[in-house]
Amino acid sequence: MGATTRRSDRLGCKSSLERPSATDQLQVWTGRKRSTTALDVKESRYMLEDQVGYLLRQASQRHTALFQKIVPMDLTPTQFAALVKLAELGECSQNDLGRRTSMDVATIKGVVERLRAKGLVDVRSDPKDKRRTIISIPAEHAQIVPELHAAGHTISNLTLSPLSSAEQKSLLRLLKKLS
Amino acid sequence: MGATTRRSDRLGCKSSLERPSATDQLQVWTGRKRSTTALDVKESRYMLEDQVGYLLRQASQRHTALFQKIVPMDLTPTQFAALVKLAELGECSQNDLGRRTSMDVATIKGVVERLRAKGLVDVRSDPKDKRRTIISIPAEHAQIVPELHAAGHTISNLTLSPLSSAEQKSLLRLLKKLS
DNA sequence: CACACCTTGTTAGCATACTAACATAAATCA
DNA sequence: TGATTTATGTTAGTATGCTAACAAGGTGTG
Repeated sequence: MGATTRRSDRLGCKSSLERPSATDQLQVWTGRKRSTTALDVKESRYMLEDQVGYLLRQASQRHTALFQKIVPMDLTPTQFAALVKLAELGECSQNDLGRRTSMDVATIKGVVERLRAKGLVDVRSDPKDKRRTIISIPAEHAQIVPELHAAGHTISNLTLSPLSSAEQKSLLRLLKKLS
Repeated sequence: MGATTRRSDRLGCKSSLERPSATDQLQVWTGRKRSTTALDVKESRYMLEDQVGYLLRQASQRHTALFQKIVPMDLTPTQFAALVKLAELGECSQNDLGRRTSMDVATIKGVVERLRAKGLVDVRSDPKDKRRTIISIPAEHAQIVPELHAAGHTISNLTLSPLSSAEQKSLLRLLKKLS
């Protein structure tokens, strides 16, 4: 967290403190003062809509919106992920389930608690390791998993539908490479 | 996030596969024990790690983690987006700012309130339209915007660093096409 | 065996992100 | 003009997603 201030010296922008109003320092960032090369413009221009973080956030929002319309039983994307992974594993500890679905311990606790409240998971303590909480899908709800898989495929296809088949493959490959 | 996977966890889950009742059906869905045709497998197989929603969530998490390490003044990604967009616009209404940064009215209210608490934005009511709240960056903080741009570039580059230059361009293009 | 360390889980607190219900002000149209 | 509709903003409630501090159960090493 202390790493935040060490980079401010690397830009000459600090010297332009004499900026009066909020609107006219746009010209400073966009490279006003000297014979501006294309490189300068590229470095100083910052378009929020072109940044990977912003685009990821937008794409996630769109996906979540599609998700809520299609998924059965009012499951959220994370609840869905936990259930699907749990079905794949048979059963596992709460922390492990979180690890395998990219949720930290605090998040997975809440997700498991809400799934338990819906009766979609069983929660019991591990007799062999008293620290552990073992999560599993009760037998009477095992049949929902194929439904989840089907809905999941539909949601993924819908989310990716603006892209061609080749583009879809490409996007998935690049996203995997990113993590 | 859960950076390391301990083998004790894997073993713990696998070894406790000496099936209580719930695990019997698992073999149906995962198709382990019978003469499953290729079509069956393809239809029933659902790999969480291959789904676009899951990959988007993971990528967003990685980006956010990088963001927090680099961005100045403890800004969150959404606070950062609001500030940068506000600098671009000069000033605008609270709802409009939310619209232009992909935040709904409830979210942008909280973001603006926290930025106001830090003194990074001014909030005043519009005399010409009494419904509106006008947000702007105070003159004494105008110089932070170039720093934000520089940090933003650093964060984007770092986030995209697992990809080649061509792959980076491709990913941004595909993500834009998705929204 | 004792002790340090590691892992698991809980709790509290903060920040998005969304919905729904509500109040007020502005715009539109009959 | 008056009534309806639309736009802006607020509040309450729920669900991730993260940090930090804490407790308690295992592990490993000297």
